[in-house]
Amino acid sequence: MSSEVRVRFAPSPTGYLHIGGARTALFNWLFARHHNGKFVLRVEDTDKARNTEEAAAAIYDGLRWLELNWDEGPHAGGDFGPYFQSQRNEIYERALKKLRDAGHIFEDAGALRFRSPRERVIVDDIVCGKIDFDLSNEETHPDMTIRRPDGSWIFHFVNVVDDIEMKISHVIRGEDHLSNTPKHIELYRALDATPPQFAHIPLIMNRDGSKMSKRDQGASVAYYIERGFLPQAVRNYLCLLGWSPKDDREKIDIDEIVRLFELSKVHRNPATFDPDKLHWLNGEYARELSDSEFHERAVAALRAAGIKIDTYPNEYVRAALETCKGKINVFDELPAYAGFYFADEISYNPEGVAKNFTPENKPRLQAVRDAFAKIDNFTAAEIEATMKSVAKNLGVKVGAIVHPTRLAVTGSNAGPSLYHLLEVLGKEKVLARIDRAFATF
RNA sequence: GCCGCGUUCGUCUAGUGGUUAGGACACAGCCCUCUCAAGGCUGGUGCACGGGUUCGACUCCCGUACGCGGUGCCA
Repeated sequence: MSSEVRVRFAPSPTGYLHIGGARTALFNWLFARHHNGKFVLRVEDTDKARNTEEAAAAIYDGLRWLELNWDEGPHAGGDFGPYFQSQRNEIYERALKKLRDAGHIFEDAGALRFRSPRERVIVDDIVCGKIDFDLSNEETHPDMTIRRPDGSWIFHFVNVVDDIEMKISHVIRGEDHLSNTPKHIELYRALDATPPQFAHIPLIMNRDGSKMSKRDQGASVAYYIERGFLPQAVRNYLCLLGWSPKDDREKIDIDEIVRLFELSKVHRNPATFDPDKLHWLNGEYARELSDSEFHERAVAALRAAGIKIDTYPNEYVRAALETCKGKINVFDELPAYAGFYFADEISYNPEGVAKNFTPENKPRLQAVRDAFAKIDNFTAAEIEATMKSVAKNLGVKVGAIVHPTRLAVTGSNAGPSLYHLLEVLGKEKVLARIDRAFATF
């Protein structure tokens, strides 16, 4: 039946996938999945046919990372290809001929223009509602160019032709296209085609209210991949920008979102991207990772940071990383958090030094060291019992010896559970590090 | 300039005529605790403004302001 839902994401291959584009793709994908329709990827490379594959790679990578798999398009095939505009010239020529034969085209300075019928056009948008555009004034709505003198095509034209040819039922795109839509509708009509349903989704803004642009940190999906965000978290967060499950849930399974998603519930107003909330949500997902999933990502993050974990025994690495699970939100925090496990030389946090490497603490740390030296079975349980008894003998709270010990061994004020971290490090290293710390105060 | 869209805590949002305007992130404090997280509790901040309509407006209508977008061969 012709009522099949077919949507498309039609990026320009610029060498990176914008986070707003990713969300547009996501909403298209959600809509397609919700309606058991098809999600098409089409590369709009009218201008730069040369390095298309290379420049499109970032788009593929981003979409795949977010698990927004396309049913038709590059590498997926389909009955409506080719899916690169640079390879669809004949189709555009045919459409142009049709317009020309019907008298819609005129030449101007070598370029071809489409003569507007000069009418009122009502855009019935699923998100924005019915909008009345008056295109009757040529001054304010000039006839659009569809082909440059050099023969290259203008976006508005090829975009419409492709959507017709590919039988796109719903055009879901950024709100920046809303004002262009009536012109597109004129083209559909001139081409004897029924316009698709339109849904213009709000743009994503920066904190300062400006449109997120290429230069802004975090504007590219690659940024999240590189920093070790979890795709399911980024995807979940993106869903929450302009759409809501309408209950108090923030963390929602993608299958549940597919089930609930409706375009008519998408907001009309732009949303500000909030890195803090994404950071939190990523932590929510990170905390529920299985041990092996956590381990895998942690290893990748440490390697990416140049930490030589491969020189350490597997069991050591595994035990070390287990003490970090649940403690970090994003994996790029891990090198700083767990680096002390994999370094011979550690540097001490200056604030911590001022606070903990005090004359008063020196004999306390010495007491800890002496007690540790006597432990045969250097396990977290033994270590904890030992530290508690040392504290008791010293007449101080256990915290008073915990802090200097942590600093001496890890260089930091914060980190994994001290008792467990000491066990992982092992008695030898622990004693050596404490001894070395004495040299600094 | 013209056209279009938008406006609930700092941010994301719930809310469609009568609510103590709810939740989340962030922030502050407290509890828990070997630190940090996590978790629990508490707190502050919000319906852009002005007119209507109505017994009654965050909610409907009209203006204003502000923001964003489009527009003359970028996608």
